[in-house]
Amino acid sequence: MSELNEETMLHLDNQVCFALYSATNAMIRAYRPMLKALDLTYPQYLTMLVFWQQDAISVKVLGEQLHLDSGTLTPLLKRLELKGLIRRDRSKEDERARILCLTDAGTALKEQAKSVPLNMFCHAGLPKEELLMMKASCEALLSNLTD
Amino acid sequence: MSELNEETMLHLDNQVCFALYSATNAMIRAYRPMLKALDLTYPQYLTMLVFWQQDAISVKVLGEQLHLDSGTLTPLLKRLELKGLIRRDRSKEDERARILCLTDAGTALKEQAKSVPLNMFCHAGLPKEELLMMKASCEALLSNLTD
DNA sequence: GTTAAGTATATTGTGCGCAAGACAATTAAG
DNA sequence: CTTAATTGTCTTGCGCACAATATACTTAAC
Repeated sequence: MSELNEETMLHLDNQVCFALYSATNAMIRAYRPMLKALDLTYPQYLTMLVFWQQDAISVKVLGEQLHLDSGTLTPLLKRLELKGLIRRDRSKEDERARILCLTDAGTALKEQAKSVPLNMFCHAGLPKEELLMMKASCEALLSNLTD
Repeated sequence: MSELNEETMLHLDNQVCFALYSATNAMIRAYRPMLKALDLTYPQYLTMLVFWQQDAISVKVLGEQLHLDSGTLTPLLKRLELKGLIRRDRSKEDERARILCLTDAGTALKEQAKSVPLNMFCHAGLPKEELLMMKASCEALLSNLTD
């Protein structure tokens, strides 16, 4: 990439995006066995993280936090409901809006999830400073791509 | 993350993995309109990058390059075949193996694809040095997670 | 009150991403 | 040659991710 040659840039090994894509796939693969103990997929785990942080929110607010739309979230939320982790009530003020909130089982699951982040940090095997830089770059990229 | 507190680490805003995941989703979203002109999805585009680089390979070799398995690749390759971009022949030496190779249309598509990487680089809006560091970190992470 | 515009959620259809398992071809062992 | 183990591909089933569309509700304008 030191030269912006079109031929060279088409090479897989020179593509940042491919590295990002492959690392993300590998990361989700690495979470799988850990989250299997909680009977959660990675997007379901992210959703639970939001609820543990702020309960009783709408699909819209949840989607803003996760950068996902309702087409993705609605079936995911139905599965979480089926597992007995959340309820999907209707808002009294606005009958269109769902109010998503944790059940006791959903709240209780947080205890079991507490060990996951540190466990993942160990698997990653990168120095904390490098991870923090990576996080900052990803957030900058996300911001640039979404405006 | 300066403290390895379990409560703090469960917070979405402190998770490198979520940043990685969101950035990758946004990146694939950003490719979509660009690749629509080529009638390719992002994983299909990656597959074509491999073929433009080394033609006449098996599903196994392709999977090693892309870090994807045959359950993902077989239907994707059928769609590329249906579009007339590749052929899926059988090997003479080993009847189990497919030999995937570009058609003339597949080869020709490379010209149209040449502008994509630079276009994406502009959208990303990050300095080259930062992207190179990000790429290196992603590759290190992938390597650590796959051994 | 009717109409029009905007908003929140749900539905449908396509294409990954992967686990699990099936199957046929190849190779190794006896 | 026969059996057993391995290998390469395919199939099935599930769960995202998202575009496009539908539906129902709310608000504002008249």
